[in-house]
Amino acid sequence: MPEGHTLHRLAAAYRQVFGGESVRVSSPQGPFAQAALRLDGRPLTGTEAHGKHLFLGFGGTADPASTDWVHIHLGLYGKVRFGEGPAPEPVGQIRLRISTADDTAHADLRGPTTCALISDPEKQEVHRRLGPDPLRDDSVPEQAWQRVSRSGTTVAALLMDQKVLSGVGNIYRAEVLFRQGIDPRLPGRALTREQWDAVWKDLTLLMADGVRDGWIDTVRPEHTPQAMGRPAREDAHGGEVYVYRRAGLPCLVCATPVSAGTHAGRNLFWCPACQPATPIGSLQYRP
DNA sequence: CTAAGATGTCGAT
DNA sequence: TCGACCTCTTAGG
Repeated sequence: MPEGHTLHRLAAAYRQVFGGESVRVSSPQGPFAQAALRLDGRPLTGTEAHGKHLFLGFGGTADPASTDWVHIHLGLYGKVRFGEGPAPEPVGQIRLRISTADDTAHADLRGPTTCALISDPEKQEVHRRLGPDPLRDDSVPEQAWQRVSRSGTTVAALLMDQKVLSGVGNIYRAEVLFRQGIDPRLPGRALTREQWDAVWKDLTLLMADGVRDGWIDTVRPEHTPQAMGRPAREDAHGGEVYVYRRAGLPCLVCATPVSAGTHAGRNLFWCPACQPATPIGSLQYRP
């Protein structure tokens, strides 16, 4: 489930399990073997997430100012699995395996889009091209607003553009636009400042919940299965959602069938009744 | 059992 | 706009 909350959760997990310790690093069958050799035996001194990017920092070199970073992006399929005790014989492809020196814990990374050894300046470059992340304390949401408010691109596409803001994926996009009653096909410049501020604030809350819980849950208390007396969702995502992958099913709020379509190559879901197009402002009105 | 599709991104066209 | 990437889950036979 790699939207931003997953990576922040992983950063915390790597820190908790391996932080500060000298660790064993290997790449059992992958193209990362050479890099793993360079990191093996060194301490994991920092872990960090920005959007959907994860950084694992390794110190312990002669020059304390130079940290080597492993830059990880899970893409659509990537997974990290933590386990207790010694790591088992690899089954299938494992790109990166980290174990404690005493074999009490291990973590296996599989199927990432990116797993690369980078320098600190290279890491800074990655940060530079990512927009503010609702889960990071150092984010400046104004930077996202500057782009959104000047753009003719749909708000649906803008929310997924990691240069505009980072960490939002297809589920959070669909859900936050539903919760704020915004038609996903509106251009960014049609949003009011108040709408954007509400979207940003809602993302910070929803994504923080995602980090805490490990799944995406976006329905308000009054719309939970218990509150509505409806069956709980039965799929692997775990959480309850309003519109994501609910095409044709009745909206939980107004019972209108949820709309679905493909937008810029990704599935898009929305309620046509709860997310009406914003009334056209006087400046844009053409009689 | 097999097939299709998915939470993402890049590069070719 | 489309295929590639390459893992896992789910739907279907």
